[in-house]
Formats: sequence, structure tokens, C-alpha cells
Amino acid sequence: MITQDPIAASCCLVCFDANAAKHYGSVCCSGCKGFFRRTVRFGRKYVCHNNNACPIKTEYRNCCRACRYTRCLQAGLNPMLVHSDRGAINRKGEAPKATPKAVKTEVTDPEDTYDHKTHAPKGCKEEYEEVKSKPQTVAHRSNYSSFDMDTEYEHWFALVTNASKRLSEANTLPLGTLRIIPEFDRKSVSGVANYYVLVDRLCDAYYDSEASHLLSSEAEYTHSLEISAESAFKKPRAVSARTRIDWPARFHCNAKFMKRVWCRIVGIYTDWGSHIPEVMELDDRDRTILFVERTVPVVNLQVAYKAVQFNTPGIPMSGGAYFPFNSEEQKLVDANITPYLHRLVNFLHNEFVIPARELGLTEKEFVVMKLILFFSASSAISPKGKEIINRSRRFYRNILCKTVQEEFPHYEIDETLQRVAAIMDLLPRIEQARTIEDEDFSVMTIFNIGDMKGSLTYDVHIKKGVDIFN
Amino acid sequence: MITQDPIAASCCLVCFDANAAKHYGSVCCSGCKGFFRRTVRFGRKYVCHNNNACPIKTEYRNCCRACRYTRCLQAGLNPMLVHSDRGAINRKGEAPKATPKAVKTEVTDPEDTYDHKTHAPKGCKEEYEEVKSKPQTVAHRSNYSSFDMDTEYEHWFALVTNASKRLSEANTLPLGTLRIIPEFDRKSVSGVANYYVLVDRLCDAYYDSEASHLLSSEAEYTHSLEISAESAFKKPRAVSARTRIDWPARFHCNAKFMKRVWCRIVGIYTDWGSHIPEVMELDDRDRTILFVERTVPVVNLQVAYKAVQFNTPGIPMSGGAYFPFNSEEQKLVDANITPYLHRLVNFLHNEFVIPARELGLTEKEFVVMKLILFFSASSAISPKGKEIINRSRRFYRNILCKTVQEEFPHYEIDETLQRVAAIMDLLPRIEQARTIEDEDFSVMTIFNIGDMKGSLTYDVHIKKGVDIFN
DNA sequence: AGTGACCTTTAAAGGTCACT
DNA sequence: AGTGACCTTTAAAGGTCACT
Repeated sequence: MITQDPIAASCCLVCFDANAAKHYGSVCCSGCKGFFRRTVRFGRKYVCHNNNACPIKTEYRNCCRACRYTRCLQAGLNPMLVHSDRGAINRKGEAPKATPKAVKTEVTDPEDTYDHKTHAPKGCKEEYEEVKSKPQTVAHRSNYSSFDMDTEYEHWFALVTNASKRLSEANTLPLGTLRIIPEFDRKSVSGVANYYVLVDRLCDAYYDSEASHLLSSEAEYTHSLEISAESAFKKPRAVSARTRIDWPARFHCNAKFMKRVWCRIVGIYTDWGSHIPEVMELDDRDRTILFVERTVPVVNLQVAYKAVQFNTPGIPMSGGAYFPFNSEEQKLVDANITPYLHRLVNFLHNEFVIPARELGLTEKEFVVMKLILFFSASSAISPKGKEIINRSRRFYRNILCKTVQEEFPHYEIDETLQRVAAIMDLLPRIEQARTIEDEDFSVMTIFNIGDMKGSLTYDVHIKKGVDIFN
Repeated sequence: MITQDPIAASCCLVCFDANAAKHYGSVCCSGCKGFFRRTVRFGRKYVCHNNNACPIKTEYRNCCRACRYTRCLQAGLNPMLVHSDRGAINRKGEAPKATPKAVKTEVTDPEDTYDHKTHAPKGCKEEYEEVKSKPQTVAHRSNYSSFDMDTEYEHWFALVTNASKRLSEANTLPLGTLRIIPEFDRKSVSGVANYYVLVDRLCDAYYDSEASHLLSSEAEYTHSLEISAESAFKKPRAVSARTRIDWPARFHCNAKFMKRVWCRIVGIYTDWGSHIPEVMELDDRDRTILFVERTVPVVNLQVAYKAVQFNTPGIPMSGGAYFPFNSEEQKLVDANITPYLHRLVNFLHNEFVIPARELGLTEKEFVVMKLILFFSASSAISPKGKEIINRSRRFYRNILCKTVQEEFPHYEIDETLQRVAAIMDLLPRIEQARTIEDEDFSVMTIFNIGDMKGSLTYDVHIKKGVDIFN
């Protein structure tokens, strides 16, 4: 995979054990590694008797296997990377697709299977604080002429730590409430960037529905487009159940999948957005407008980056489906949707995927870039909201500059400047792609192609956040 | 472009050699693997002398290294996956190989293939010799993107000096033929930036008609919208006589002025474009498509910058007319055009004028920024044209980085980075403004509001360069 | 000096078995 | 039976050197 390890110095992201290494696409200790492999391999399913709220710490990580497994997924451990067995090695082009089977075996009585030792939680012993971390210190330069970064860090951190509480009260966006993201440096670029790397991994790994959003029946996979924009971004489950997102590309998208992938991707977009602390500063109306208005650009950036990350032969559309880049291959795709997707896909390929591959765009750079793209004030936003949005955009722009410096410390200043400019130069293309997508998706929405007719697609692709409250 | 599933592919995706395996995120043979690693590791630059069009096949994959490397990138080989040397262990104590700056790669003639005129690299720095601290991992250099600026300067200068001659022969774009722009440094950032500052000043100052494009009669001020896009950008005088442009804002625009200011501004846009040497590299068709497609963004950037430059109370529309920013003042404007201009003007005010004023955007920064905005390849452009456009965009992006460094030599690196990012961050807003303008100007075009109906407005605002030849 | 068939090393999989 | 410290295997890096 493309990522150089962004969190190499950190402890086990599941249980905070200090002896952690890279496993299954994330960082964990050998205990959690073995536990995760066995669980996936043997298809075990666990039930928590404590409301799925057991704290998982090194000393008592074995208290609850249900919660431990949930945390593994939340930490970004990827079941796809657990191979079924050694024999699956491909000799001649055979892909070793270790498809994670639906985990159905129930361990109905966990009390019998494991002797729960009484672990007295010793409060918050910060043993994992002693992780050997590189003496490589982040330079805190507070002498910006225009922007007080120290104040901004402080503000951002306060927002992050308050966000989950507020979300919890609202009881609408649970992903933010789970406090899954481990501690990070309070005032550092890598603290901010790592936070969003983890947010992305969490959103990708998390699922609470065993259904497949492509293949399950309507009854099994609950989703809908007939919902107001306001409700949709407050209660994303109404738009789409949280099925496995499954980005890697394996087969062509077709008309039957369109509505389903659209719903699922908007769902994951909402989950991502619920982790951005500045969003909580906005009032309800501004928040909804911003979410609606930025759906198309952010989602396009997301899927285009997944094509870079997984080196797929087309734009991945979740659930294993994709729309190919190759024009010959495009002729094989369902002719009902090709006219509405090929312009967008070709544009994203030429204007984002190819340059981003050449650039070697890193995961950290991507997550920060996504935030810059997101924070864009339309005319419908209130003056106060515009202020928050502009401040946030500037904050993440500065984080991007520093992320590039940290990721490429050996660069000459010229190289650093060029890289920052090259990354920023990807953003206008995403806005251009938006015009293409809106043109084509409006037609799908109006004529119900791919079952795309719905008030939510109407708000996103036609009204674009302008008059959604009228 | 090779877009097959790399896992399924059996042969080298670069040269089609049968012995291929997974390397650097794609599939290639050991030869291409080694070639790719050496190229990335040592930061080699190649120049193709065959128009970047050499076919790469197994038997003659060594014919052109420039094209071979391009194909490596196209096949999806990822430079990020080329790591550093293994701890820089030297068994023989041999001095590290000097890094060649640019390797001229030659040609299709196989006899020339290995005839390297080995000029001793004069300014060759032995940076890699000094391994300061052994245990510290030496981060790899990803030179994939460092751009050979020397070659680019040379190329650009040759184009500039040739351009006026060619323009003169065609006798269509006289501004470029007057040789008004004085000599400039051949190989310097300020040479390039100064050239474009002078181009802008020339275009603003030049006039060959004593008429006023707002107040003269139809007979005095010759202009027309009934002209094909192809002719319009070849013979701008047919669109608008070169009256005094007169940017400073003195009175409100009204419906009677709309067609006239539109024509005049498109005229000055064409004059500006005729000075860009890379445009002359494009074939006729690509040039026309590019001009049509980029009219709206470039013109919006232009008028928004004029508001910054002259600190006007609205967007200046030439001839002394403007559309105000202030919402109360907007109520005083001709109600026939306000609905089609206020959204655009408000957006440009908030998203460009205010931030650019805060930033203190300089004239040099602006002229270079305009070039980055201009060079954007749509799907209708030929592959060769796309290459020219992408190369130019990268060139001017680098010029922007250096311009900021030269304009603000006292800046800390952090400040320089932030400024470059902030300037680049204005570009997405111009693309967003485009959507607004096209929506509103289409309506004016179709319903002939402000006398805007015409084949040229139709091509620019509705067809947008996509099907202008049909 | 550059190439590429062939070899060595490493990161991250899979597997084992004394322990609970 | 499950755990996890420790071990083995493998895919894909890096490195070498006869050859042009």
C-alpha cells in the first residue's frame, strides 16, 4: 500500500500496549493482532453484556471480546488483510481476494468461554506515555504575522475534546461519540493530521450492518433518498445503513447499484463530517447548508483518492463496484449509466488521479486537503458562519503547509513550495468536476435513472444548498 | 494509458515483457523495475527528442528513457515506493555516484542510444556523500516531480521570441507584433513575471479606436457576437474594436452596456492570450477550445483583480461602468440585469476581492496566477494539447512559487509557504464563480437580456468549448 | 554508465505452543 | 479454548555485477 506509516511511533491503537507494530493496515500489539486474526479467520461473533461500552486498555483488554473486536475495526484493522490461508498465494494472476465472510457464528455465552478476571481499573495510569518516541520535535513557531497558530491549535483542540460530548447529547452521530480516536499531540501538525487519518480509517472500517449495500434485498439494506437535507445530515442512518464500505474495485457498477452507492457514500461523508470540530460551531442551518453544498466536491475527492490509494483501474464506488478509466472497458459498463458517469470519471482520472499518483500524494496530505475543500462559504451561509468557515479553511491550509514540511523534511525549500502549490492546484479541478457531476446527476435525478430520483439527490445536485429550506 | 487490473496482468505494463511481477504498486519486468528505481533514486531527468511519442516495446525499450519513464508513471509505478538506500552501506568505500542533472535522451535511432556525450556535471553537489547520522533513516528523495526549470526557461524564451514573428505572419493578432515588450532576463523568474506584467499593462493601455465602447453609436463602435468561436479568437477585432478599456469605476452598469462590455473584455482577453508563447504550440483546434473554455474564469479573475488594484466599490466592467458590492447600492442598478449579476459579484467580492486585499496580492503574483488558471485541459483537447497545457501549468506554478520568494525575500519559510497556499487557494473560488456566471449568463444569452444573444455568447456560456465545432 | 537477470534483505503476513 | 510472545514464510523491496 502507498502509505508510509504515519503513526509509526504510536502505541497499539486498540489497547494502548506499548509494543505495537504495523498489522492489518493499522498499528497494534501482537496480542490484538492474534485476536483479530482468529476472530476474522474463524468468523467469530461476540456479544457484549455491558452495552457495548467496555473500555479497552492493555491490562484488561480481555474483559470483553465484543468490544475488543469493535475497537480493532475502529482502530482501522482491516479484515480484508487477513488471508484465509497460505495456499491462497496467487501463482498466475489469481487475485488472493480474501473476502471477509459474513461473521455469523455466535458465541452465545461468553461467560463460559472466558474466565473474567477481576481487573481493577487503576484509573488512568498513563503507562503508554512512556512510549519511546523519536526526539524529533515539532518546531512551534508562533511568530506568524497574520495568523496566530498557537491560538488556533488551542481552539481546535478544545473543540475536538468537546465535540464528542455534544454529539453524545444529540445522540445522532454516534461515530463521534465512541471516543475511539486516541490521544494526540495537543499542539502539533501531526496531532491534527493524525487525527484526521484516524477519522478516515475509522469511517472506512466501521460498520453496524451485516448487509451488503449492493446485494442485499431492500428489506435487509435500509436506505432512502426521500428525506430532507436537514434530517439526512443529522441522522445519516436514515439515508444509509452502515454496511461495510468495501472500496477495492472488483466489478463494474451498474444502474441497480447507483442509488445504493450514492446513499452509502453520502452516509460515510456524514460520518466523516461529524468528526470535524469546527462544524459543531456552526448553527444548524449553516451546518446543513455547508454539508449539502460540499457533498459533491468532497465525495469526488474521496473516491478519486481511493483510486490513488488502492491503485484501482477506475473510480471505486464502494461495495466492490467501480467505473473504469479505460475507454474500451467503459463500453462494457451498463449503458444506462455510462452517459452520466464517463465524463466525470474521465475528468477525475486525468485531473486528479494521474497527477496525484505522480505526486505520491500521502494519506496525511489528502486528509488535510479534504478539509480545505470542505470549508467553502456559499452565499446562503450566515456572516457568522462564513467567519468560522474562512478561519477553518485558513487553519487547515496552514496545517497542509506544515504537513508537507514534516512529511518531506529532506526537501529543499523550492521543492516544498512546489509540492504545496501542486497539491493546492488539485482543488480547482475538483470544483470543475463538480460542474460536470451536477449536470449529469441532475439528469439522473430528474428522469429517475439508476433509481436516483429523490428529494435528497434533488437538494444536493439541483438546489445545491441554495434554497434547501424553501 | 494502461488501465488493466495490475494483478490480473501477466506482462510488464511498461514494455510488455512477459516476465513481470508486482513492483512499486504495479506490474512490470525486472528491467523496468531497475530503470524506474534508478531514475527515481538519483532524480534523473530525461529529454525526449522525438516529441514524447516514442513507442515502448520490449525489444527497444531502451530507445528513449524519457518516454520509458513516462510510461512507467502511466503504468502506475509509484515513485513513493522507491525507498532510500539501505543505510548507505558501502562495501568498497566507493564514492557515491554523482547525480546527473539532466540526461539528454536520444531518439529513435538505436545507434545513438548509448552515445552519451558525457559532459562532466559541473555544479554537481555531492550531497549524498555526507551521511551525517547513521541510524537515522535517510528519507528518500522523490524527484519525480522536480521540474527541470532550466530547460523550461530556455523553452519558454525560445517560444516568446518566436511568437511575434509567427503572429506577424498570420497578421491577425497585432499586439504581439509590435515588439513593445522590452528585453528581459532570459532565465529568471522576474524575467517571466515582468514579461506578463508588461503584457497586461500593454493590453490595458493599447487602443486603436477613438470610440467609447459604452457611449458611441453602433456605427462608431464596431462589435459583434455573431461570429464563430474559431474566428473570434483569431480575429478579435471582429468581436470588438480596441477602444480605451478604462477600468476605473464611475457609474453603474446597465442593460444597454452588457453586450458592449462583454465584447470589449473578451477582446482584451484575446489580446492577452496572444502573448502567451505556449499557446502558439497548440494546434488551431486546441487553441480555440482552450480560449473558449477558459474565457469565463480568466475574465472573472481579471475583473475581480481590477477591483483589488483600483480599490473600486464594485466589480469594474470597463468603460467606467461597474456593478456595486454594497447590497443597498445594488438596488439602484438597472433591474433588468441585477438578477444576472448580483450573485456573481457578491461571490467574487467575498471569495476573491476581500481575501486578495487582505493578502495584498501583488501585480506579479496576479499575472502568474492568471496563467495557472488559464492552462486547464478539458476533455475536448487532444492528448498532445493536454501535455502542453499540463506542462505550462506546472511551469507557471513554479514561477509563482519563485515570484513569492522574490517579492517577499524577508519572509520566513513558513510565511512563504502560507502565502503560496493562500494564493493558490483563490483558484478554486474562480472555478466556483464560473458555475454561477454560466448559469446566469446562459439565461441572458437565451432570452437576449442585455442584448446578449449571439453565437459567441452561446459558445462561451452554454457550449463551454465542448462542442463548438459541431 | 546503464542495463537487467539474479540474489539478499525486510516488513508484515501466517503459525506455534506454554500458559491461563 | 483462547492468549500472545516468539518463530517461520512470503511478497516486494534493495543490491550486485557481467555485459553492452
